[in-house]
Amino acid sequence: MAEDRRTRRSRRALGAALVELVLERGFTALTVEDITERADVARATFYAHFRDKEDLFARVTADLLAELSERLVPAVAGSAVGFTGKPILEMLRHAREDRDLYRIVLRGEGDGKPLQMFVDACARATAEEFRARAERNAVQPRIDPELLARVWVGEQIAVLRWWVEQETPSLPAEEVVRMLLDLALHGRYWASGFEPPA
Amino acid sequence: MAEDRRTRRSRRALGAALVELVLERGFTALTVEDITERADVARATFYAHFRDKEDLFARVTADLLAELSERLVPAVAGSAVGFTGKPILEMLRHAREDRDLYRIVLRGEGDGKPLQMFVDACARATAEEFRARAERNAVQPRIDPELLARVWVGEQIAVLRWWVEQETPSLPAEEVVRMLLDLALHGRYWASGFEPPA
DNA sequence: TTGTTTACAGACACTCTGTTCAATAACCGA
DNA sequence: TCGGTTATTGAACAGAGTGTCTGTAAACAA
Repeated sequence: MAEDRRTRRSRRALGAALVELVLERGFTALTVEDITERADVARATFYAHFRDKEDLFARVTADLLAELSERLVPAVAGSAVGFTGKPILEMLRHAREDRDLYRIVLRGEGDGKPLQMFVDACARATAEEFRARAERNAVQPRIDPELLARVWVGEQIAVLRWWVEQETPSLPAEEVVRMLLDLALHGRYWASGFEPPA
Repeated sequence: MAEDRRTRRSRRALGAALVELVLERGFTALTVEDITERADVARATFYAHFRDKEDLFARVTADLLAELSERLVPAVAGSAVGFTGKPILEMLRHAREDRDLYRIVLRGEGDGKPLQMFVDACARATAEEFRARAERNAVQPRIDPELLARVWVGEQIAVLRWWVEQETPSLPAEEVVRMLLDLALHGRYWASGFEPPA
């Protein structure tokens, strides 16, 4: 007996209703009753499962991030050698499957805490990786690893957000990754088609 | 007669109280009474000036962004030739003077709308600039200008956020800008101290 | 089928909201 | 300094939403 079918039904309905409504009206504008009504569930039932609407939101996003983390493990493991595009590619694919939720999270909906924490965690991990890699290979980073890490993840999050917000995705995920790799490799002047200044 | 001294006092006090309290407890947790109490102003007075707390927040941030835009004009005007670091430098300086408010905005506090809109506006303008520049000089962008624009502003916002969130700024603004310019010029492999893969 | 668990509807006190009002105080210009 | 104007104040108000707690009905697992 893993879980009562009724509780699964209720929880799923509430989660789905939340996602729908946040996209329609934004998180703060929502009422618990709005959610239960959309989910076709009694208000009392809501409180049997969640403390309040931020609790529901937190669980929904936590589930998503847990799922993402899991899918990211193999991608990150193989990228210790350099800038493969594997992690970001995996994120784009994940986002394609759960576009609505990704939109919500990346908009910073619901006070934006889950997003911020995820970004900060990524940045810290990336900075640490940069430092370790430099140490291991006895090279001197030419700019602050902390700064470089922020640039790195800031770029990816920005691209991800832009990508999921498009109604008709202008570029397939694989194409985006290719461009990002080219960009990392050749730099911004190359990408824009210009020669760097003397 | 520009403005009654009393209204100025009240408005300023309420704005300052909001900023303090958002930093302490976060926007959503705040009550109008919390704000008026901290500002030492009657609750009725609050409603004489603002529709609700999001209205107050919107005005405070709008003022900040207006101020920023004004300071950005000369910096942007001179940067039509390439990637000078002037705009981001001006933002860092501005942020240094108004660190608290910058923190709040960059955290996406208050549903994050002002930040998102600012970012989107910057991205659109940047993409347009890329396109126009390529057209003017008859060069072919090697990656989607839209994507490049997102990378560009996403990076700057991320760095800005990281910078204002530090308690003891590890790097002076001018140093940060220098690093960003180097990064744009030489690419990420150079910055991390590695040679790019064959 | 049976005992257990969940969903349900309604009621409850509570907090916060946004508005109104008359009395008081501060302001500005003359 | 004065007098008219305008803002602030505290209090009261209805209304919306919250979170909790009932007893009853329904769905569940075994």
